[in-house]
Amino acid sequence: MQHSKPGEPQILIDLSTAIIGTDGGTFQCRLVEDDTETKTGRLPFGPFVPDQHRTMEIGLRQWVGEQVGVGLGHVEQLYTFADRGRQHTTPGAPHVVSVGYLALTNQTAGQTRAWRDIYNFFPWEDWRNGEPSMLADIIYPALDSWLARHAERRASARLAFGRDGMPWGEEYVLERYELLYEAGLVAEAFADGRENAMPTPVVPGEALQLDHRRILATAVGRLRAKLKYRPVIFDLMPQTFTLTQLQHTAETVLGVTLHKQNFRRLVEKSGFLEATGKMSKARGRPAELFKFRHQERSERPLAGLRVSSGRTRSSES
Amino acid sequence: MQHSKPGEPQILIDLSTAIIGTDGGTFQCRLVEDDTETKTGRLPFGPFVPDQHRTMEIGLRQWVGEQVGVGLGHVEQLYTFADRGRQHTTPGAPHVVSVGYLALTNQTAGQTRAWRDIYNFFPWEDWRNGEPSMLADIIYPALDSWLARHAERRASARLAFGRDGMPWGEEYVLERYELLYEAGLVAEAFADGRENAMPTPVVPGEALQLDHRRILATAVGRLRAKLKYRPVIFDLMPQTFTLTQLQHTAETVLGVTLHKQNFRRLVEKSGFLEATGKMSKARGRPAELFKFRHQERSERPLAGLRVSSGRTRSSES
DNA sequence: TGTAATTATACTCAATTTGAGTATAAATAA
DNA sequence: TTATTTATACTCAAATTGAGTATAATTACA
Repeated sequence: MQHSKPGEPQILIDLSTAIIGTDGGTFQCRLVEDDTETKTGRLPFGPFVPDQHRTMEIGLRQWVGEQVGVGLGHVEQLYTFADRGRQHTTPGAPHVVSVGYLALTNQTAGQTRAWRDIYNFFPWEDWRNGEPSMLADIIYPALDSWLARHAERRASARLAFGRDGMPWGEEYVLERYELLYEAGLVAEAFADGRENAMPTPVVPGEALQLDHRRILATAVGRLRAKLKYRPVIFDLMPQTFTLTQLQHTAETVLGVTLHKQNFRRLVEKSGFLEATGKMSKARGRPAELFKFRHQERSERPLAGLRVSSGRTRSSES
Repeated sequence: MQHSKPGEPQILIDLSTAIIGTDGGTFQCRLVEDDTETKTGRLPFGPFVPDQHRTMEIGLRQWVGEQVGVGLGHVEQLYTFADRGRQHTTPGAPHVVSVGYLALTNQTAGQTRAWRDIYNFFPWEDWRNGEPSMLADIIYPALDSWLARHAERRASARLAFGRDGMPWGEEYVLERYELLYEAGLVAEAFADGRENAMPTPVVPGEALQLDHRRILATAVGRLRAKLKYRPVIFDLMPQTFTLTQLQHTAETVLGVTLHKQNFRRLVEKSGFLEATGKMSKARGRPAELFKFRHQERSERPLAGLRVSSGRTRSSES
């Protein structure tokens, strides 16, 4: 029960937040301007100062409000990352532990330097136009060559990447990224000094500083999983929206296309929506505008969107 | 981005672990001997010393192996608790943040002082003999009287406790405990000095030190949820077991009874089991002994036990 | 020795949910 | 006016789920 003695390095806690939104079919994450000489971006983070904030979430909401200036909907603690070698590693300096958070917002600002498309960092995760060709062309060959020397990871790889007849599970975002890291195929593996890492990353996809791409992968995986059993998608939507807009948001997050008629059936049955009577004006037939029933949020059993993926090919019905 | 200045109180990290097992229909958690003058128990915990352990899980496995001496199966980080007022609160002393872990074992040692029945701490969670009468007799009246003054929490209470026609969701263990805490109905609320707390706890159930009952509630909720989509139940089972033993373990964890024939169908279809050919000798017809296919663990899509609850009443078919 | 009690296992069946359509309606663009 | 686009309603078979009935293989005990 003895704690670290006075001589030992101090522990500091960073709250690193993946602030996620969507904007017309793009899946966005708020990054902060990079002030160092490196080219990679990073997630916004701030220190947890116990004397100032009663809880970590209060602290996080406060400095996000001040520094980033977006209103947050759902906020959720993801995981506490403390692996040596994947954090700040200045020798003798305090050890920094980062507590990762996921925060959702319906306020994004397009493709500026601040808001970046999440699929830039994980291009293999976007299956909306079918299976990304880089999987067969680049990732699988490289991964297989590593797996040949690491047979004990084969089963994990089959589950994560849905190979040998297994289905692709949208929610295994972290598991996939971690395998690519382990196999030395992403830039962070080299940056962390892993012996098997390639100096030039094998797999396409932009890197982030420290372990922020890992935190973002955790956030995306958690969001994709949660979408299926809790009504968190509405924290990404504007006040009113059409069913098609709702579906596009779900597709953007999940990275797959969905069957339109069945999505509609599911979402109407859920009881979360209330028709406003107003209509959207767009290209084809006008669509009814709906809004989210806030009172229903905690009242419903669980039932989020147990979305079922439609055709893999992007043909419209 | 500035961290806590040298003058500020230091942060220490404790790894608090809910080590959970089952033993013939009882749902057990490993507690440590209480050496203080208070009567309440506590979870085993140890400090995270970054210089000694590359990851928190490595640290945890090491000191659990040394101090507690049980072999651990599945280990999973739960949540990082840092709320002021629910942790160690000696003024001026370092602020202690606890990272809660869930660990499963198939080695328990009966109802000793070390292994305690989890339903001692959450008696309202055990529905295996129908709805516990304390819900209608004690908990609901007390909760309703608090909800009358806190209308904003009504919807959460309906979801957590499955009232007004909502179903009882086994996995909302933490949500239920937190509501009872907020309402001042459990001993920890008084110990933490909440203004509305009753000096004598209103709701039955043994307390734990600090926020350890909260961590245990998180562990049980997570385990109950995970049972439904990942094959973690096998980490609670001995090498070989009958389908009835497996079902009893599931019922013990979930706190509900299940439909025997359907449980069998589900579990056989899952492909996780392998018949050993051997038979168990017990009271009635001998049952076949099965073992878990370890190779299947990561190969299967997800499919754990999507158990469906049977009759609420405890009549056998 | 045989009959009840106990436990295990096999099979049935209707209701519901899911996956994948077809059909039709209401707008705009040319 | 006709094609194109988008929205919405409805259908239908396959699969899954909830809740049984039927039967088999033991032990307990009268």
